[in-house]
Amino acid sequence: MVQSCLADRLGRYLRLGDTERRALGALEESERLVSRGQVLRAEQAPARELFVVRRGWLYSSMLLPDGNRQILSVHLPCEFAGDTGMAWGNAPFTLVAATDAVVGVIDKAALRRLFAEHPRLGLLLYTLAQAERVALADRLASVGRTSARARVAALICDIMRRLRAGGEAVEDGIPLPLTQEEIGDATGLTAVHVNRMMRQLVEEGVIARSNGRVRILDEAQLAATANHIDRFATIDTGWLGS
Amino acid sequence: MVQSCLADRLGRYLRLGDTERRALGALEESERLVSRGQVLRAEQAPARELFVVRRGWLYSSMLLPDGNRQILSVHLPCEFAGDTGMAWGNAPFTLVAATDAVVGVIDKAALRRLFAEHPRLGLLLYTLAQAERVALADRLASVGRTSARARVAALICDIMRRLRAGGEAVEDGIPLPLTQEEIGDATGLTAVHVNRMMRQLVEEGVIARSNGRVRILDEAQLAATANHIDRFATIDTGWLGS
DNA sequence: CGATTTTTTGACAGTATTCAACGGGGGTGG
DNA sequence: CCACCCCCGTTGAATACTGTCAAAAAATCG
Repeated sequence: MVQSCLADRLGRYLRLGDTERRALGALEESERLVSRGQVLRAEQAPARELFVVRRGWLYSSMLLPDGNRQILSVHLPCEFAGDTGMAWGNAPFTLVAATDAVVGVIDKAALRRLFAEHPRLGLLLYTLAQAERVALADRLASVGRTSARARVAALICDIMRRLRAGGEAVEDGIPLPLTQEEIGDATGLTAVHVNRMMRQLVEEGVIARSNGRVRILDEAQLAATANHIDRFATIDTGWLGS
Repeated sequence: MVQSCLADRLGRYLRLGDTERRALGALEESERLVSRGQVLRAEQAPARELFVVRRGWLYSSMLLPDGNRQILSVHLPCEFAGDTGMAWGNAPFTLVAATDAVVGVIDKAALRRLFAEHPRLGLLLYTLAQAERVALADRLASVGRTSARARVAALICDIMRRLRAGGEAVEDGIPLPLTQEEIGDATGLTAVHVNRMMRQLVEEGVIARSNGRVRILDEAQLAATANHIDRFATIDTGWLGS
């Protein structure tokens, strides 16, 4: 069996037993490759499955009637993607590959057995879904109540810390494979203004950029201008039990 | 046993058996009263429980370091409140009573038994949590990518339709017990601008107002200016099984 | 290496915020 | 029961931030 990315991530929150690990590994029934820019699943397309990112980045977005797009979240390795659509037969959001990527495919009906046989994992999934709601709420607060500069900083800070939580080395910079237009769609700004704000962050010595990578020069400063709270660092799943 | 508000709401999505109903009823161990404006639970306060709104409205909000506030969602009768905090020992958000209200209290540890004994309900809760994520994503798109007028319209439209889904008569208007400042904090606008936008919606004949109530004169128009999609109307939980 | 996409820059426009002041309604205390 | 006060809603004027439009430079892709 392929090493389960999902089990690794859940293992960060709970000490998993062998049966649990196996059950999680068995969830992903197949694998799919998508290349940068490709749509993995379009809004409104029939959707019976959810995905686990194995390699690369995806993002989910929705299109407004006036042609505007909102990027709702970026999905990094070992995270779910498309799991929000479980309550519908058709996908609420579009899933796009931000880089070349590989995803594991889970039929949502397979979750029935997981919840029945491993209630503790079910509860963990539920708890993490709630944590994702909190993360989305943080983004809402960022977009609704902070300046353009803060929003851009928040995006970078959030991604950097999630990469680090995933075990990636971030000291010599992180990849940022999003165009400024995509960053704008994520933060509720125009591409032009994203450019100005990133440039400003560079001038202030908070970050540095070179060919698609961002290096954080002053994390404290970045987090401060972003109003960023590292919520995932304080997650407590002790009450989930044995 | 008191009629369980929670069981009623879950019953909208799944035909519940008697044992299931009983199990849901047993979750809420006590009841608490809060009066308009009162804080049910403050951000960062220790939090072992979640709530079910029995009567009245609540909202959850977070405070930014600069003093700004973002209202994250409004909780109507029979909905959860504070369930997002499950992954932490301390509450991520503040819960405030928007009107005098009554809530049922659920210790989060009680969910362990529910998930173990009624996996189908666990899966339903998980699915509905995902649906809430989608609702929040819709709000993010509204705040990030639409005009002030559209955001105000979206808030009204959303609440109206959720009240209707809850079985309330909305034809002769709905209550809107939020100050314009609160509406601003929910939509990412200033109170002053909320005032102008509501006034504009009135002038255009989309809504009418009288002492704390709003009557929707042209729902199609309202939904159109709001870019509103009634996602909860199309929820499909058939795959959850027997 | 040519074509296309992305980034960068400047000038200008527009939407929403800020600041300030006034009116109304409801609740509280005398 | 009335007066007072505070909060909320309303309005106007000036400001500021972000968006729009346009064009050129730079980078990426095939």
